[in-house]
Amino acid sequence: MTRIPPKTVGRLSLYRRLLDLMRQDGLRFVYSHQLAHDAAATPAQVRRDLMVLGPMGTSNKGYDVEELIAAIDEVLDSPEGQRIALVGVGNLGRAILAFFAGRRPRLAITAGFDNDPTKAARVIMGCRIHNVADLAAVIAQEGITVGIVAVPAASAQAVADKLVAAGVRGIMNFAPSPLKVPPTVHVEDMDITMTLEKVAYYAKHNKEKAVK
Amino acid sequence: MTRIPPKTVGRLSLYRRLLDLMRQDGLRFVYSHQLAHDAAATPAQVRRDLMVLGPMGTSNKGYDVEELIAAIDEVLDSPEGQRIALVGVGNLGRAILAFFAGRRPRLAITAGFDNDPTKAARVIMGCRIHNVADLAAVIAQEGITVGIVAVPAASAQAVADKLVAAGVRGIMNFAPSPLKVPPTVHVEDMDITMTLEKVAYYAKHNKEKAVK
DNA sequence: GCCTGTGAAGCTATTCACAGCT
DNA sequence: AGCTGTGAATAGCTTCACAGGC
Repeated sequence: MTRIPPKTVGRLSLYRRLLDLMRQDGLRFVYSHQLAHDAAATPAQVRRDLMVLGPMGTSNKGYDVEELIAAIDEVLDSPEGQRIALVGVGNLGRAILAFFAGRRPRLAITAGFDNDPTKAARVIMGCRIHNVADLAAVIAQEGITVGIVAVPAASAQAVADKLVAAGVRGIMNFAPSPLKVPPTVHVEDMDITMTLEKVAYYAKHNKEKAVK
Repeated sequence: MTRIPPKTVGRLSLYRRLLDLMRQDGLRFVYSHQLAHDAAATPAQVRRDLMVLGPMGTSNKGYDVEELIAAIDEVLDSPEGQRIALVGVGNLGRAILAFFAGRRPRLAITAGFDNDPTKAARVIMGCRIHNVADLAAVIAQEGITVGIVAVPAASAQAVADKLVAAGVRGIMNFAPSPLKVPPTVHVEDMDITMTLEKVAYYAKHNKEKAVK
């Protein structure tokens, strides 16, 4: 497996979703410029991204939708699937659960954690909620490899440390404070405050130019 | 105003938050390596970012915390402040409202919109909820310049079009579909599904390396 | 003619390394 | 000695432009 650039990984995930919609519409073949249009990218960008899958397209006919999806699955999914733990079942945590309820079976949130005991042992959106005290045990038992941090900034680092100690290899972080983790663990930050201030800045200063 | 790179704008927002915590702890001066530590960046990165503020540091003493914050305010904030509209008051929308309730007064969500009439006219987290039909009127009246799209993918583009028509100059988009907007409008995507699949990919494939 | 795949060029972002200040 | 500010080097990403295929 050759090294895939992070931005490309993200866009492959996007392409797959768009392709899935196309397939539902009965579309068999697609051109790079069609995908580019839907993805708000350029055709060159799309072709460059798809290069990591090996040659997939046919001159003048474009890409076979079915085959493309399969090829992206091959790259992004792991055959046994991966399970995800969500820590922090507040407003945001519940929104995330609702978002993912019954999406990709290969990538499911199978355990939630909260330190509020009234939430523990409940089942929200088909996901069982546990007490954070049981975090390590549940993660080991379910073979969870990915964690979502949706707790206040003050406790985010402590939660991340627990997740890492429990063997998690990737973390999506919603807390507005960068996490310190060993280099073997991959972190993606979703800092809502930061992003909103960025939007506000460009809303104020933009004369031309846009979209990321 | 010289052009500031997007990544730098984001990090300035982060630095400001970290500096604010330091100030609360009574810290007067800070070195680039201390800020870098808290921001999970390198000292060189921090100094490079702070260059857009002009020379601020003192050799051997570092940066005056108070002055730095003021300089960042100067760049990021607009004196009259900016108001934000949130469209879609579902799980995610409410989480965002809770997140921002009473944060920066210079950047506040002052109006929410939903097409569910039972939600309209209510006040959630201090934010008045309107019917989407009144979107243009309310945005004009309150002088709103930034929109947050927190609706399902199917209606995201329609909502974005309405926001743009109403005069909004920046959009934070949570829907998992890229928005088509004119180049005068700045969009930042917060695609939770995409990010999570990215994390899952690197959780599986990472032997070394990490953090963004 | 119109498409894909891709080297090469162009751009943006990060890191290095060091001169200058205190 | 230890810091900032910054040219210069490097790395990463996107766009151009065209050879080759149907």
